[in-house]
Amino acid sequence: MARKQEFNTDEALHHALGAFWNKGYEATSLADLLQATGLSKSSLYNVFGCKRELFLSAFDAYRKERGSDMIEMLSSGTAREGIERFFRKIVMDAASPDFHRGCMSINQAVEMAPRDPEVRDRVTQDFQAIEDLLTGAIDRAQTDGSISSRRTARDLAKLLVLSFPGLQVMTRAGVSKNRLDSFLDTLLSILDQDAPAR
Amino acid sequence: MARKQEFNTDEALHHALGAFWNKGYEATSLADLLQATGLSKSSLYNVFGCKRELFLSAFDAYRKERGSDMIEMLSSGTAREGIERFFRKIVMDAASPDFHRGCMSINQAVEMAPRDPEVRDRVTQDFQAIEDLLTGAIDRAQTDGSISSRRTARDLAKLLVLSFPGLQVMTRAGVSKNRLDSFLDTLLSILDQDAPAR
DNA sequence: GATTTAGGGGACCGAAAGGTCCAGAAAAGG
DNA sequence: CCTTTTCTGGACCTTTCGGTCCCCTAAATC
Repeated sequence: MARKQEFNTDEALHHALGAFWNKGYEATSLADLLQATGLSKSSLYNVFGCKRELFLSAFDAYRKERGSDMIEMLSSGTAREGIERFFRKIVMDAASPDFHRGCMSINQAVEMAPRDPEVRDRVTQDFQAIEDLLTGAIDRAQTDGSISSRRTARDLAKLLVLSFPGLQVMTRAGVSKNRLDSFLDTLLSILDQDAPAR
Repeated sequence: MARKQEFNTDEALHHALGAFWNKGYEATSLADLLQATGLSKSSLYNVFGCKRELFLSAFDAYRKERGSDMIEMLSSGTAREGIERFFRKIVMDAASPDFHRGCMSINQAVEMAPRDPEVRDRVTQDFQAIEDLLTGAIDRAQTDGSISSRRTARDLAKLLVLSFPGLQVMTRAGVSKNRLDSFLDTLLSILDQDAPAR
């Protein structure tokens, strides 16, 4: 009886996500979303509801995937390797000459969180999740011996969490990969030893 | 002959600055700016030009003042005291229950920098200025002995610069002052010794 | 192939966006 | 007190915003 949907809902959602990730919420117009998804206005509204609902769906998809990615990246090899892998990945974004996206959660912490409780809650959860995952990884390192610093896992995690937005924001602002690598090298050195010989 | 301007241009600029700082560029409408400044539309356009020009003027005023503030805060007492004073001030913003503003340069690194070269240049300069000022302060500490870490001044400065956006973004996202203080305590501890006994 | 049902393109809408402009009012100088 | 100048308020304009709705079309079943 019924006709089948011609487009892939999930794909469309991810195209919309790309637009919101690049330009933020306010600066992304419906026209942008239609172009990004390739949908007609009625299809978009039928499937995703209003702009704000679409945004929240896209944001949640982003958060879910990034959470999984982070767990995966942290989990293979030694804890130290996992942590380095996680942070190196962030900086790789800066190497692409075109648009710099940074981390959408950080971007939204700046744009929407101050005036939108639903976004604020998500962002707060994300900060907490990052801290917990990093703490877990560093805890694991105390077993595998890959981190030689004598600081507590919680303290090291705090330093990493505190630096995470810095790397993401600099990436978004277009700081060169070289400079970011240098920041990251310094950051990671706090895991290895407490008084680096440089 | 001529009639005198009834309002104080600088005051009006700062009221506009407040609006842009709170809501960002896109989300601040002309109506918001008129309400914030108390000016009529024609006065605002006569004195400040279009929205974008007004924004850049306000942003530059912000940057200039924050630069002076930072120099002043870093300069009195020991270098270590100056650095702590500078960072404690950031976290104080989080104590106010109403709107959280964060650092406008960081906010703009997220919002405008990716698509606006003029904003990007300013933001890049600000990152560099913060790094240079902090490096200078830590250099000074090597003379006054207030920082006991054996890391290089440049490395310590990098860790502080990298953490600066984190504190600002968390402030803007509404993270509690307690949590921010705890992050800051950990951050400042890297200045004091390389293996804190905790 | 007819019927049924939902998808899709786009016309249409009111509101609000940023921006222009003009007429009137008010102050400073002569 | 009159003239000149410019500041001020608000009417007005165009465009774009997010959002609704309808009609035609196309597919799946019988």
